[in-house]
Amino acid sequence: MENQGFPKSCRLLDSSAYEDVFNKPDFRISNKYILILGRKTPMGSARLGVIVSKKNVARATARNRVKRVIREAFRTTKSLLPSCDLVILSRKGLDSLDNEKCRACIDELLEEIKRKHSTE
RNA sequence: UGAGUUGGCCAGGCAAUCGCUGUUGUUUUUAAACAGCAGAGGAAAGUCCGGGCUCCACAGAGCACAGUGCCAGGUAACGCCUGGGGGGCGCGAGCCUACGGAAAGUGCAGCAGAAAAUAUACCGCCCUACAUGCCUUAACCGGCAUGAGGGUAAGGGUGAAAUGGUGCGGUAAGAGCGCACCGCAUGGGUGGUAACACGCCAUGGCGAGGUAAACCCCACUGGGAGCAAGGCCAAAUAGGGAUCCAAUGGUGUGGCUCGCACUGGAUUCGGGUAGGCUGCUUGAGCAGACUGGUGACAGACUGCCCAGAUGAAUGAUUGCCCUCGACAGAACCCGGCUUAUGGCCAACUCUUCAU
RNA sequence: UGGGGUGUCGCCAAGUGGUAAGGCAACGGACUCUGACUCCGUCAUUCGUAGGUUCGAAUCCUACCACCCCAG
Repeated sequence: MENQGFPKSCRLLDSSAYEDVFNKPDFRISNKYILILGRKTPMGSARLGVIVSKKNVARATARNRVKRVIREAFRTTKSLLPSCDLVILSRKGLDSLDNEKCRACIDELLEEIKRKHSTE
């Protein structure tokens, strides 16, 4: 169980990294509550950026909770993912789910990424 | 038992595994690894007040503007807190209270009502050796009605509000016109630091209505902007062309004037741009017991260091226990206020029943 | 995080202490064979919420709620 860490090298650190993903996404996957943009990178492990807007999740405690759940889901499945930059955006109503459902919701999408990658 | 008032306390705990941030130590490839320690709140919230800090002048003067407004104290300061006074609410414990000035001036009061701030008089009441008519009488006298002139403010009705209240005397009818009691005002006395209080004394028949969260007057307070402040480093604002205006001018973040500091300014052509570090946590700090004070609080002593992120850190899973865990997440920092919210404890009040 | 602003009928709105204008929409009626146009009428238990000041508050004061804008 190495590779379960979540150091800074596995995060998107400045706005230019986010810009790249937004401008030229190689794939996008979504369901009712979450949208994932992804861009393939040549080397290293996957990197994550999270955007949870005040408009979609109004209260600060709920925003923090959602972000933690997303990071946790990414951290535990990171080693199985291809090397790419991901930006996970929340949609309206995400805060109405409890932690378990929210986790399931994200895992579903990450599974899809894994499947797509393995078929290529 | 039920209902309520006030004050205080806590904010699930423990263990294991995997992760995040800071810091200390060790190792080395100077960026990581390992180990230890620390890691959101009572409201972190709303941004409603007050400060610290930073720049503008070292924050100055006058006007304007804004705020505060019973008294005394506390505090760095406050619109906060404590104690007290007046008024109001509640059976009570208690709670609420923008609570200075209306004889400095200006304004406002719809509808209703006679009249809305000037004192007057609609329905009334009363008087007249005034006029007319009628009744009565032999006639005068007398009575009634209407009008005229006058005296009244008792009663009626309107309104949120109508020029002290009740009683007795008095009168043509009435009226603080007089008296008693109550209320009010002024001056004094006593108590209290004071606000104010008084079953104290004297004087005044009572003249001055309401509204200042209307303008205003009085007293006190306030310069402006805000960490996206500001500072440092690298780079850059360079240099140049054209036009216009002007040295009692222009700029300096606030409304005006002064003062102070700096200094030509505006438009346009073309050219260039990149961020990082710091501020950033030791402070009106926290804990303990002591002293002074009714209390807010203050003083001295001992001990402690207790988040500092910056695409933004506290989570996930499992086990055990209990009452099965509400509101909610720091972004420069403090003191308050307000709002959201789960539970526990203590004191007190009312009520039901029992003794 | 800081600074500023706005809430009045379904929509746009006037009102700055004394019965809350107006337009669009909606509804009912008239005109028409039927529609459109036009004409007439109806529509605010209360001005975002809760307290207070006042005889009286959309308006003045205080607290809160919601929404919008600006600053990298």
